[in-house]
Amino acid sequence: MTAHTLRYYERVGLIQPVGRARNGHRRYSEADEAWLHFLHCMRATSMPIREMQRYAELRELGDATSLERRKILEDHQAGIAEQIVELQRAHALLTHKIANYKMIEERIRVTNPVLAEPEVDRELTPVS
Amino acid sequence: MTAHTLRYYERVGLIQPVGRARNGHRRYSEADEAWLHFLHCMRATSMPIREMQRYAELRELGDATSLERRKILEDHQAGIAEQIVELQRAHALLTHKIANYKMIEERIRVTNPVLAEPEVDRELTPVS
DNA sequence: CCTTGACTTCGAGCGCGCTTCAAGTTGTAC
DNA sequence: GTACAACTTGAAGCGCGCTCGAAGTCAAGG
Repeated sequence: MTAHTLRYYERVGLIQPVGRARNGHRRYSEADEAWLHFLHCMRATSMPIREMQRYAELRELGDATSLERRKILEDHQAGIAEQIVELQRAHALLTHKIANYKMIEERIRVTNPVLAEPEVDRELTPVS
Repeated sequence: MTAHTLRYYERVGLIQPVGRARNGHRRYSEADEAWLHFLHCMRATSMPIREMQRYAELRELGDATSLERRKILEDHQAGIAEQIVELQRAHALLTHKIANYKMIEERIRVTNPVLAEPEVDRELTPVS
């Protein structure tokens, strides 16, 4: 997380105006750091800034907003679960395609030199 | 995938100019669809357009580019693995925080009505 | 005939999330 | 004292990946 990003987050209200040293430089408390870590974690899993803003807002309002905040987190968690499934599917697909490429390379290596045969993998291999 | 997106992909060279009906409308072959499915899968796992362009280019050049294409896929697959780990970490963190919110809500429900106690979860709970 | 609607092209526009710029202040090292 | 680096501000800029608008063509239905 760059200094620029930190200032940006402060600007858009993701973090409350943070403490300053005597010279005006920002000083982040441990609480700030914990909160930033959380924000980072949510961003890294594609939570939109808007939603983090909404969450931060509610957080300022105290415990009474617990339910609403929980809903945000639960929704995001559900999204994460879906993302994981999608990534796993892609991972498997790639394993398959990579194996296919290894076969092609072997074929080329064998039917040496320079004379390659027509391509096999045109995204039509039964991977679906 | 919208029609707009399909045309965009064709424009930027992700797919070769596709067949047309007599009236000029695009007709996608099964091979086109398979390739588009692959592209979709890579986009859904955050492969940049640039990289897909590079891959598509190599694909046009035939089997000789197998090794290079394989490298692209392997790199992307490694990225996917990392993403999965990150998502799983976030998922766990959220499970923890959601449980915490449930406790807060219970506390509020019990110490009824309207009088809530100070907040517990200020991102300082030992989640790290 | 004429409207409706789905396509065509090209180019411009947009939302997101930073990122960089320009100009100014402050503190440290030589 | 003075150069330098590291911060400050507000505003503008940018890269990505679409997304939309305007104007035109064509096919079918009422």
